[in-house]
Amino acid sequence: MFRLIRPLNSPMTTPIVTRFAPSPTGHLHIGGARTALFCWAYARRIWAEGGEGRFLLRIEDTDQARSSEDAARGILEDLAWLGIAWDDGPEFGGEGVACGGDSRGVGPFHQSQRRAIYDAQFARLIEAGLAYPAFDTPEELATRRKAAEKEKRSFIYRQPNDFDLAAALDRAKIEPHVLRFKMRAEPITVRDEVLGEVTFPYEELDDLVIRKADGFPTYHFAVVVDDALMGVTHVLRGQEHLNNTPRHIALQRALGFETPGYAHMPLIFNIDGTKMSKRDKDKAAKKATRDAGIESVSALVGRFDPSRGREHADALSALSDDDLRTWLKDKQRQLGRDQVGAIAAALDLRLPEIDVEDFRASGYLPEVLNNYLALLGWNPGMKNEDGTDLERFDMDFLAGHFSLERIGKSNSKFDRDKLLSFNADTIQHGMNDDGFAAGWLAWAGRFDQELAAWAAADASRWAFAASAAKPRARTLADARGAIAFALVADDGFSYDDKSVKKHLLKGEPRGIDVLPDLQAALGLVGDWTPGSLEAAIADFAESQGLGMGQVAQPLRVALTGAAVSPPLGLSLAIIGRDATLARLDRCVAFGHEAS
RNA sequence: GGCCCCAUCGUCUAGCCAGGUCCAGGACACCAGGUUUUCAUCCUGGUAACGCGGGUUCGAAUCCCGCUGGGGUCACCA
Repeated sequence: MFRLIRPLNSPMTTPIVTRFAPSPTGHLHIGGARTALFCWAYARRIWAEGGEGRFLLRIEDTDQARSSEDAARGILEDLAWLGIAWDDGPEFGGEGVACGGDSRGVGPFHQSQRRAIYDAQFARLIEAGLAYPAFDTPEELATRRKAAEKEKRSFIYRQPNDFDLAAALDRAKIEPHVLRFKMRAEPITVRDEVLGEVTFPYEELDDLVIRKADGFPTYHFAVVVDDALMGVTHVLRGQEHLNNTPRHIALQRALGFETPGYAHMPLIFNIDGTKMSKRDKDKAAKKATRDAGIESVSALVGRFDPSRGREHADALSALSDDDLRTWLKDKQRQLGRDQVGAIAAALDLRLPEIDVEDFRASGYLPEVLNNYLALLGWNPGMKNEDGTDLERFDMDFLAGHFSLERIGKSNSKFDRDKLLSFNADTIQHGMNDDGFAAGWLAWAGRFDQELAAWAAADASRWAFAASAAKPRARTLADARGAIAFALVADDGFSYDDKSVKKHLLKGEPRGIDVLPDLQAALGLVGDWTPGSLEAAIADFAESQGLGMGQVAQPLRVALTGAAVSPPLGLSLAIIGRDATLARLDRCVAFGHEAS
């Protein structure tokens, strides 16, 4: 246990520090979010035990070609939105939180700003004879790798026997080169909190590159130096890093650093077993476009509702028909994020969510995402009072109960159905109407401008819309569906055939014949609120000697075009008095034509 | 292919470390009923798993070995 290494109850001990270290090459991947969540939870858990735990965020931007400041900012936002706040790291304010800072003086937290630190460590290694320049070209190395593959063995780079360090150092002054670490001839055992002890033979550990030709450290070097200098005591990361760990340990030993505790977590895959990749979205869009038989940009643009989709059309404007055809043919080729989004909108396609931002746009709640993510690879192992397993919990619970020993060893598949079920349950049963109304509105402001505009046009109806949508919404995005009837013009919807036949033209009396009197009754309602309206409709049914169904269903058809809507009082309140009466007029006229 | 990791219902998992109370429990999904003016909820019930083969033991989902299967990794990416 870690506690043996660093007693928590001893005063003035250095804190337990976990870190999340994304490379800013895109949005925060859902798998990365889980890693961050576990790191956060572990640090928080330390407090519950009376120690000091800190969660540190570091930006690994040593890949000059692929890193961007925008991406870094986006990742910070995603983490903040999830409520995964970091103690040490880039300062950030937004999403209702403020986090980051450098109270321990271990920054900066962008690796690109730590060149001098790495250089000093490189010098130590060279001086100790543990690092040496290498001049092999990428082509040479590729050739040797291929040869190794042919002989069915691992390719291992070793310093040549006749290597002359002094000469190489001289040559390095004028020739491009990389710096390699001289691996000691011994096996290395990783003590992992999840997997136990894993030993790697020396024969599998080669002299890895620690400084690239551009002078930047490689990931392996930077991570070891930064973790040590930032006081990181526990490294929680994905299992894909297990094979890197012995190299990191070798580096730590050479540099005289302590080896932190390690916990390698199982990986997350799609339900079909494939990797959850950003490419999934592109793939889905490509397949849908092909299936729809679309071969031109104009065919796509033509599918947008003219009143909406302006932004999407703009996103596609940069795309030529040739581009589109090339993309369709070439499996490897990918379109931009906005373009893929536009195509999905045109084809009414739901793209698979991969990044945290995707889930946010789809209307998932951050606390639900955290809850579901925590269950992927970890389990509290506790029961509810009714004997069912405890699996619904919040961040406070995680902060109080998370433990490394309950992290599973096997990979898991991301089950969107279960996440959706959790999300729906939280919206429908875990939020009050006001909270939902506010959250939904904030979401719409960012992801559904049209809905936000509708809300702003008459603020008084938003509360009704929210209380109608909440019990029917599985996500904030599909909440719109429950009140979509109110978003269209009074003459902007058509009547569903089946509903018309069943509820307007059949029965005794026929629905269509009930509506005029009902309209008159509604016209007399002074207080246009759900309660009064509901009562007025019930009174009307009773006075006419009709069952509720004989009144309610024709009315629904008249107001929405079909027989499905939220409770009538709410529906009418959302639609409004004028529109309600107008829609009844239109329906009666339509009904007479149809009969 | 080399090296490394893993293996309970379709999926996430509890149970495994301290073998019997497990002909394996929960959740999601699915199926069948029921409540409800529609929809959505909600309630009840059901189908469904210890990968295979050897050991150890009175007894194995639980311990050991092999096989099979899945995954990771083999970059001047992180």
